[in-house]
Amino acid sequence: MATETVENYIKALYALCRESPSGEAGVARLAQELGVTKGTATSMIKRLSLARLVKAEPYSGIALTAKGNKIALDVMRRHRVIETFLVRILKLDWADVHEEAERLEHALSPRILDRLDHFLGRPSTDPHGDPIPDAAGNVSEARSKPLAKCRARERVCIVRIKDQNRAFLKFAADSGFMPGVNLVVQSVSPQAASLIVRAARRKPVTLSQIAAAKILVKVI
Amino acid sequence: MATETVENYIKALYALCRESPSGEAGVARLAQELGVTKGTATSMIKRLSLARLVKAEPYSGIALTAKGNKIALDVMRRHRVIETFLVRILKLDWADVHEEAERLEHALSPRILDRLDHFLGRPSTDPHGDPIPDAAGNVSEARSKPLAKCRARERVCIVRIKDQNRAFLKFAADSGFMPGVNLVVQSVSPQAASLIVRAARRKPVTLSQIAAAKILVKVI
DNA sequence: CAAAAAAGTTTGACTACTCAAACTTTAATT
DNA sequence: AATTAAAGTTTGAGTAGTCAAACTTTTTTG
Ligand SMILES: [Mn+2]
Ligand SMILES: [Mn+2]
Ligand SMILES: [Mn+2]
Ligand SMILES: [Mn+2]
Repeated sequence: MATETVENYIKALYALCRESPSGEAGVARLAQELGVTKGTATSMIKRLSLARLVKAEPYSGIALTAKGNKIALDVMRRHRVIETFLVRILKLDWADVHEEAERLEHALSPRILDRLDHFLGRPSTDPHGDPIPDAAGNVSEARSKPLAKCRARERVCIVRIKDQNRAFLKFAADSGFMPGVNLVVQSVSPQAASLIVRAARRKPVTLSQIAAAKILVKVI
Repeated sequence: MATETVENYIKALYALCRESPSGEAGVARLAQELGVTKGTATSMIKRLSLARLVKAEPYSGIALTAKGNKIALDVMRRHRVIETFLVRILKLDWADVHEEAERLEHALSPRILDRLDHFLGRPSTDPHGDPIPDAAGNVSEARSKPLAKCRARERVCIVRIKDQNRAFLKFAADSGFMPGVNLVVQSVSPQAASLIVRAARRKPVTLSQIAAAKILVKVI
């Protein structure tokens, strides 16, 4: 079994590889993500490489192996099932569950994970709309586009919030932006790099393109 | 926050102090309980002593300080609330939950613990009848006596099984011995150091005094 | 392209935890 | 009381994870 630290590194690497166009992660960002020094991250990469969880050459990019990928998906599955449980059953705040799940994800046995997943009715997404990989590691991401790419007068439905930051999630919830909520794009201002959207029975909200890029929607 | 290892040592020390007539624990038993060598246990005791969690003189007994006691009760609370959740909600096997809780108990934040406890209706005992300390650390142990001390023809109710061992719990459950179950002591044989008891709608079972000592009952 | 900045690596040191094996002290037996 | 067994301690070594700081390589930019 991978240690808690290793699981955190692997999960961070997975996310970094996803969001990088080259599909490879770098030591600096990895270290930043995990709150450690670059030297620490380098030595961990060396160990992960030795354990065949990542492929990495000195001074070049880092990529997960199939083995590493499997671990990443498994940790993400645990993380998201826990978040779902915390919100749906224990009624914890939507904005807080990420940090709580960050610790719990390492303590869940396969048996408990499956029971929990079954108890929740095999959910396909977590409370933020993030897809939950199934037990075999298959992820089915719903088709969607960033709210930032929408045109004026478009009517859309929020499917996912791509930011785990508590402050942003708090803001999103306060503004009524949660998965399943319908929005109307009132206007788009390319010059100001912002757009105005409105949820049902809500005041219009102005969002920067940066914020709007974190909100994934589907057209309705 | 105390580390996972420290929490396990403290919890083991609590149990050992309880069951020792002197109220003090020894290094040899502690090491055995945790599956480490005596040397490892000795060095940990030195560290716990430095952190004021135990009081210990070289070559003499070990006792928890008030601070150590508080940690022990807190870990036990987490452990038992989790066990209750696993049995009542996730329907895990009564005999398996102890080992599962052993890992989870270290990953539960105060917030989640309280939510879980609330969700379960503030249970006062876990599935094995072990009392659950409240948030302030108060434990209310129900009056009881070991089944081994019962006389022939006594009618009693099981309140607690004092053994976490999976094989024993499996045997107990198979024989119908669980908290809340009523028993009739059919006969007692001091020579054979055994007794025969019967639960409702069950065949009589012969128990050695050693096994019967692990089953706490109250007279009805 | 040369200088500066950023990214990545190495080294030496530290904490937490562990073991094996030698050793010392205390307790139990003969 | 002397011997032996059990309990407890010490030492030396090893793994996992971390930092600070010096260093090297790559990338960016004037
Ligand atoms: Mn984590
Ligand atoms: Mn999430
Ligand atoms: Mn434990
Ligand atoms: Mn229990």
